[in-house]
Amino acid sequence: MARAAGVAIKTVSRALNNEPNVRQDTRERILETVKRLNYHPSLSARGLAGRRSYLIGLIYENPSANYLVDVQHGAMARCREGRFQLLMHQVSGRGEELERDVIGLIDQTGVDGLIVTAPLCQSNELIRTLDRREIPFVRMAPNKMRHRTPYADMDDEGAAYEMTAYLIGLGHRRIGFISGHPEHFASGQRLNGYRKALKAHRIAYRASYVRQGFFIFESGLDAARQLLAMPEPPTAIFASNDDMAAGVLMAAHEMGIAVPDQLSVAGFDDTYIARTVWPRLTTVHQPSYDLAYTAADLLLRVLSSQPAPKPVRLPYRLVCRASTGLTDDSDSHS
Amino acid sequence: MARAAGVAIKTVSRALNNEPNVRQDTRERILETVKRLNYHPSLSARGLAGRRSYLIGLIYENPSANYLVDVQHGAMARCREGRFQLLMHQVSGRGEELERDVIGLIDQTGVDGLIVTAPLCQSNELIRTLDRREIPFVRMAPNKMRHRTPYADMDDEGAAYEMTAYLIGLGHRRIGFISGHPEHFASGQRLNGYRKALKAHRIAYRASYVRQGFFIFESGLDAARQLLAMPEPPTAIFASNDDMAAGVLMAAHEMGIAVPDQLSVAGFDDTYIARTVWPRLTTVHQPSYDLAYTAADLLLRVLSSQPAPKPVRLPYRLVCRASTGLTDDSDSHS
DNA sequence: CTGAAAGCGCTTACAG
DNA sequence: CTGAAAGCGCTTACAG
Repeated sequence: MARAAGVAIKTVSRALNNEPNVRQDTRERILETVKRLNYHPSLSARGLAGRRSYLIGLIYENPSANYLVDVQHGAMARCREGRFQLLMHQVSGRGEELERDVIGLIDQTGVDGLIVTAPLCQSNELIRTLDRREIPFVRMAPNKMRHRTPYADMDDEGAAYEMTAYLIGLGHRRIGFISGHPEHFASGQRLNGYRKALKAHRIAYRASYVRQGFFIFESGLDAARQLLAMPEPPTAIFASNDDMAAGVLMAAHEMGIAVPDQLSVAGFDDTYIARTVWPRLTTVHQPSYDLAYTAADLLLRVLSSQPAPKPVRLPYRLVCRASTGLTDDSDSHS
Repeated sequence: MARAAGVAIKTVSRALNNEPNVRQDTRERILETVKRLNYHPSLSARGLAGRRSYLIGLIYENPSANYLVDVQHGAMARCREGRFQLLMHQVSGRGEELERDVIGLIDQTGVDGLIVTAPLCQSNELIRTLDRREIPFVRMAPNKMRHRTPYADMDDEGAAYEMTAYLIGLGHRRIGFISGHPEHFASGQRLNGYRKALKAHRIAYRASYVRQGFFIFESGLDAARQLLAMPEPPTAIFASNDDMAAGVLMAAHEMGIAVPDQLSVAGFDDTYIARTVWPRLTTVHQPSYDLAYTAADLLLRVLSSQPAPKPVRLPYRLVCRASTGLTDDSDSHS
């Protein structure tokens, strides 16, 4: 290749990597030859010699499929623009096993950086391990952790506040809440939003109306069965994600409770499932694709050693569909 | 690393690559040291020296998220076992644009092989392009195309036959069918199964009971609305995948038609959505995870230049849930 | 602005 | 069964 263009191999390298110190006509001659010979530099050789792999890893644990695919495609889109490849990596285990898994990914593939999704980005041990390795990373999630690395997130508390206020506006006073997986920081944020909205509207918080969920369908189903079997059941249930809200709908159907006439149901995320259940879910639109795109963008900027990018907060929005409605419950205004 | 185990670097290489000519105790000592030091050979170095990238690409077009994630994790599992990394790659465009996209992936990343999912594996142009490049690949899908490369598939026709026969066994005689995307070979297979089952049970085929769908929710919803608005509507609808079956349920709910009392609904795939809609879907379990695992396994065997592996057909099974039931329709036995 | 040398961390091909 | 040497195709660090 270098011979064909009549230059040293090093000059080809410079031209392809957009480095300075190549005469314009030399550069053009090289790029033309590259095109003519359909030359593609070897990733392996570049990786070995340059200690760069042009690979970005996205590590995740066990998110719902619909959410995962949105995230995957968002990050993929940004990586392609930057001529990087995205390596999806599902981690297994916890604690030391998790760390070995991630270290293994880093050592084996030589990824240039990592996108760390929730709840992994809430693990102090993992973050410390990454720091020790000095591997660049960004976090994709709401964060309790102060850390120099940038992240992309949204205002979970504000969104939950708004959704709760929306239900209150429909006349609901007995509002059940199904929380998310306790290891996710967002779970606490969403619960906070719910509580603050109740307080702002002078509705007493009842612990029995709040049930622990785990972001999976079955946990929403179980929690809803319990809530709806209470002597004074809620007239609305706000689940911390759509999968659990679908579980709430299932429980209502099983028990012959009409939605939204007898029970309003709201979710969170606005994933595909929200549009495929009946009735369609009122939910909070979380910009998962854009959050992932943004996270990848932040990472690419870190890698190009531009000035450290700031965290980015993306807007959410309420999506009102058919699963929520006015309540005519006589007690609801007590 | 080699020093720590007291052997030559070459011996470590042999042990890790499961090559012969290593004494059992030497091998054990090495593997133990590897574990202790958390050693991971560099992909780049292995790739450069061995002219391999240890990267497998999985190309897909636009499958439903739940299906995609099953496939992704199945292929990922096998790749990890073989110390390969899986590169997910969503292709865009068709025709020449598609080919450029795939060639770009091959040249840029140097993937050692490709897993080609439906309907991409039905494109003659794409297959020819891959052949010209001499890149090893396997197909994951039912196949109309004769080709020397191996594939993993299931008996779509047989499965659709069984499901249709099951509905007939419940007393249904007016059975609607929503076909899949016409570019998928499986779509034709499933329709064939439906038609053959009708024939075997001496039920006349009615073209008006068969509607074109595209494997997406909305197409199932539209098709069902039309079917259910017919003067003599079907008492059962068999959709060619779960997403469309969920659309059928939505249509029934909208029209106040009780499932399964007034209408039985069956899907295909047994993805996550089948268990989250109400009532839960009767469907055909497609072993997506195992199909992908198997496809990756076939590819790895091709790459290790063992004798060319044969295609593998995996078993399906009917999963009977709450969306189907006996019909008491008076006309149904006519 | 361009090039010759060294070396990244493995595997291949060969020798013992 | 094990090892010493060569080299994969680039980039880094240096020299001109």
